[in-house]
Amino acid sequence: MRLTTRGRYAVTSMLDLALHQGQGPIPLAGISARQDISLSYLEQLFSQLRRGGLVRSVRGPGGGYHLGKEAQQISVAEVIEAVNESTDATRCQGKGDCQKGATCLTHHLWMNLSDQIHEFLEGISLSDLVQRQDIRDIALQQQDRTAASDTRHLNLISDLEQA
Amino acid sequence: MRLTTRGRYAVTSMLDLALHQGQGPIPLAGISARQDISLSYLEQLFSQLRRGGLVRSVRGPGGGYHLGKEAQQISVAEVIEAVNESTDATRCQGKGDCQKGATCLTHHLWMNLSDQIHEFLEGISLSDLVQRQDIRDIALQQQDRTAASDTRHLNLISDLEQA
DNA sequence: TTATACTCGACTAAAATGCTCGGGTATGAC
DNA sequence: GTCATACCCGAGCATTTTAGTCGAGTATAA
Repeated sequence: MRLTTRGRYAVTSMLDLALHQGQGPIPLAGISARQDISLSYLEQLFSQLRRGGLVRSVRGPGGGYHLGKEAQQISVAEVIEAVNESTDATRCQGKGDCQKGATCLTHHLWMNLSDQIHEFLEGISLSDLVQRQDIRDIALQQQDRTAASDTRHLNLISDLEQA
Repeated sequence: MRLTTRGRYAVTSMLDLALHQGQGPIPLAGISARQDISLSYLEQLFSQLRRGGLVRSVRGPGGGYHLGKEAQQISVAEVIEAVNESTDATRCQGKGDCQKGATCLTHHLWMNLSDQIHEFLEGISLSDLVQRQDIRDIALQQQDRTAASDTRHLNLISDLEQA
């Protein structure tokens, strides 16, 4: 099983997209600011998400990303797999040739665990997450925070203009 | 979540130990041969397992390792944790300070996943594994294989002695 | 024409992983 | 008492993975 920052960032970004749905295309710069993920890194992730059909892109000014399908249709498992991480806990990717071509003693155990994890993440869609209160709360705080820093930014600009 | 060769080896070794229980202390050299794990690496893992109370050691010739408690009392989760891997899927080790001190959007999701994985692995004891047919089958094959290579080894020795 | 924002590939520093190596020390058998 | 067996322990190290940067594009709305 491989679950690292990469997969977590992918899910977080997709969730951010789902939360801002209906506000036209969402630019990566916004996600980067709200979720505190490097823009270049996001670009990498989204290129994979796009190839996987999970997002659609709009180029040019005013552009950004949309979800590729309905939020209910996108599971957390899909998102993680799209960025090259897997919910597989075995060492042999389920092939069973873990010990010099033979099946290792604990192969089936890890297979069971993989299924367990996969089923869990498969069963959660982006729309499920959007509806959760804990997530709505955090999303609101993030909006406040980035709005405040936008204000500071504007103040800074006007300060500079006055000087 | 961190589940790598290290944790898998630890569980496999403990299971090997459980399968050979009652045959006196089991030397690491045997586990190394049957499970195809480097001896030095096993020594490292067992020093952690011993500190965790999961095994007891007997030094000197004829020595080896015993299980530290009943096979029913040892869960897979415990074994993995003893060798410094965790079933935690969050980035902040559950502290919730994932995003510059604040809680990140998906923190609760990863907490839920961690719980899920932990519960699953906690619920499986070594004796559960020993009773599984798939594992008994593989264990038998492993015995045949190492017995055969012992024979080859002995043949090789007698060949050498004759020369 | 210009600024915005996606696209793409190469590169890299740092960390983790899966080991090896070289020394120990305890102890049973001879 | 010496020898071989096995446990004990820390340092070191090559490889891989991770998380990211950088730079040079391309499409397009204003």
